[in-house]
Amino acid sequence: MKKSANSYSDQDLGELYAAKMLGLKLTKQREAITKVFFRAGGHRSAEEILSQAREVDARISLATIYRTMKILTDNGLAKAHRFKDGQALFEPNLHEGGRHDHLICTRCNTIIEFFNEEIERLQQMVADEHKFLVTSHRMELYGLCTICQKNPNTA
Amino acid sequence: MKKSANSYSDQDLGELYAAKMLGLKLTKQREAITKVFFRAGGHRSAEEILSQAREVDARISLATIYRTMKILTDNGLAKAHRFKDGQALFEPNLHEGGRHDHLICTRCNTIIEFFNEEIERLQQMVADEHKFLVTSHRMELYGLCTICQKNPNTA
DNA sequence: ATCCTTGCAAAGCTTTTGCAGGAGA
DNA sequence: TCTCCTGCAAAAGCTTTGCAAGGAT
Repeated sequence: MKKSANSYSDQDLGELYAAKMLGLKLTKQREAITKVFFRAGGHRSAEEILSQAREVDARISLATIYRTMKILTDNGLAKAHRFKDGQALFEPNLHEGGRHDHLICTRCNTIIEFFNEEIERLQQMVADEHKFLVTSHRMELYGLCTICQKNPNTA
Repeated sequence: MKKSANSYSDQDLGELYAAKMLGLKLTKQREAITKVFFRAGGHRSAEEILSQAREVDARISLATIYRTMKILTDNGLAKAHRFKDGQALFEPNLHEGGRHDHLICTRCNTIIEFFNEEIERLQQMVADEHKFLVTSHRMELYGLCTICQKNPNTA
């Protein structure tokens, strides 16, 4: 069964921020960060993760966010994206082996995830034509989400 | 007929760095920048464009590269990409209405362009499913190019 | 007790900007 | 001449890192 990126069971969470810290020490900070990061699901910047994590534990610095996110991405539990701007956005990477793509609203910055088997197949075909060995990919469609198409003026 | 990103006719070039500067002044710097930028084709960072442009005219600063590239991208003549790293890479945007995607070798950083009508169609379909209005997209396949698959050790 | 982590602040990178001098139309 | 551009250098984001203090096992 496929599930959206917006919820994980407590079991998943426990597995993550308790057991899976890969031999590393489980500190309050890491617990707070992984908790808010995996619970909320979406794509967030380091600053956003920081402010959310501080609601759980006020004693957290930006540096620790970056250090923790690096651990998570290095171990395949998170992915860092650079969309249009310089800023990196992080997203959990637990489902579908991380194979999914994005619809990005350029007005409200909403990010919708999708997965399309047929596109994946064609990507592989294109790669084959160029005798290219694909290890990962990214695909982003930019435009306006339903809401922003209806509302003329929204930041 | 489709042509690779690596060559443009002198006519194209003339049109570009002579006439197409859109009412802006044609300075030595802009001429040098557009010349090397459109002639070489590929994807290059601001620093790379700078050093190439300096071979044409030594009196060019990085700031001018950024300012010129901004003009080009704002007018649809170039595209800025943020691939994996923080650094932006610029590429000419003259053919196919800019609709093309990338195969990126993670070992030698070669970037191959491709275009696939069927994938475009499926992208549109996915967007429609989400009632999303697409204005642009990007798609990148990462992996190893033919050469790097054969050569075990290449920077 | 030992080693890993953290916060702070400073440093690093890439990109942007203010300003006064200089070049193009 | 009158703007528009440029170089320089400083500033501005975002991210990383050195270091000494603090916390986890």
